[in-house]
Amino acid sequence: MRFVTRDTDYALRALIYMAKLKGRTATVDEIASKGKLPKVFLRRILQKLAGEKMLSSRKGKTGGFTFLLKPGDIKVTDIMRVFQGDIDLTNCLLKGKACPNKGVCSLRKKIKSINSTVIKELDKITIKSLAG
Amino acid sequence: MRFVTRDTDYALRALIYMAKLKGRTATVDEIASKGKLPKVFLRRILQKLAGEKMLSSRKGKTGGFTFLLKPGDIKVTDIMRVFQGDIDLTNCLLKGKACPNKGVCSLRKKIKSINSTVIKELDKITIKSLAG
DNA sequence: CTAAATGATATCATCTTAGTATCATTTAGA
DNA sequence: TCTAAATGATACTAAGATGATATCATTTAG
Repeated sequence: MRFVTRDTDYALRALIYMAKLKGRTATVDEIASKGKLPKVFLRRILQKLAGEKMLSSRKGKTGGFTFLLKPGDIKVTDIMRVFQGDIDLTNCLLKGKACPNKGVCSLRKKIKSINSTVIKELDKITIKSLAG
Repeated sequence: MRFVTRDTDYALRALIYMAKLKGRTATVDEIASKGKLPKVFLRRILQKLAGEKMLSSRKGKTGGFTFLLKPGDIKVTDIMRVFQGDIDLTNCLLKGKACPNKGVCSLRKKIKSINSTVIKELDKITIKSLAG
């Protein structure tokens, strides 16, 4: 069970590192070597976050990445959604079709409520709180 | 995110069906056709459950599967563990090694507590309760 | 003896994941 | 103006997980 994928994990590590720089721009190279993350992979991750308007990026010499949103405004769930899609523990196999099995459906309802709880808890956690 | 895999899902559907038979033995063929589950696949699943001593199996004519444990004693988490292993939302990438990132570790702690909650909730659900 | 059932595997196709490689573009500064 | 250093954008690969099928062996009732 992969609740947090590698992308998300790397992204969080990178963002936590960056949050400690107080606005200073950092290059992929710096973040990768300091955080012991695979460079090329990390690069794609940061590019993605830039595309999502969470980070701003700058090309060329003196380029790099920095926050566009405030670390306190970026939730763990935001990052998970970027790299893993919606957080949904209830992946019913019969999407759309009527379920022939009320038992399974009642289980699904239960898991749905568990899912809400999980999201509510994760929503409380921001990059800032993890970096602090 | 696959919280419940197909094996688990099929197993639950099959067990729910069987729980309604009040002790009667059922063949793979019957369960598969009534539950609209892929036959050969389902067979392996039931064999697994027999290996886990949840079901008893009988070969030959008049053979089939029936419960060894009571449906009320089989929890959803038991089935998940058989097919998916331990329920663990916290899959830290640095198992064993010391984590260089206190932030991520604190997140991990949080997820660990969420995990306990999830398990506690799922532990309340048995095959019997789903079949009822 | 035989048909019907499970036991045990081997195999396969597809998808996801993790990661690499490469070329294009931008930028600062010598 | 040229170049090194940085991101942008993709294409690609390898490995593993997942979902499913196929096959042969064994058991059992009649």
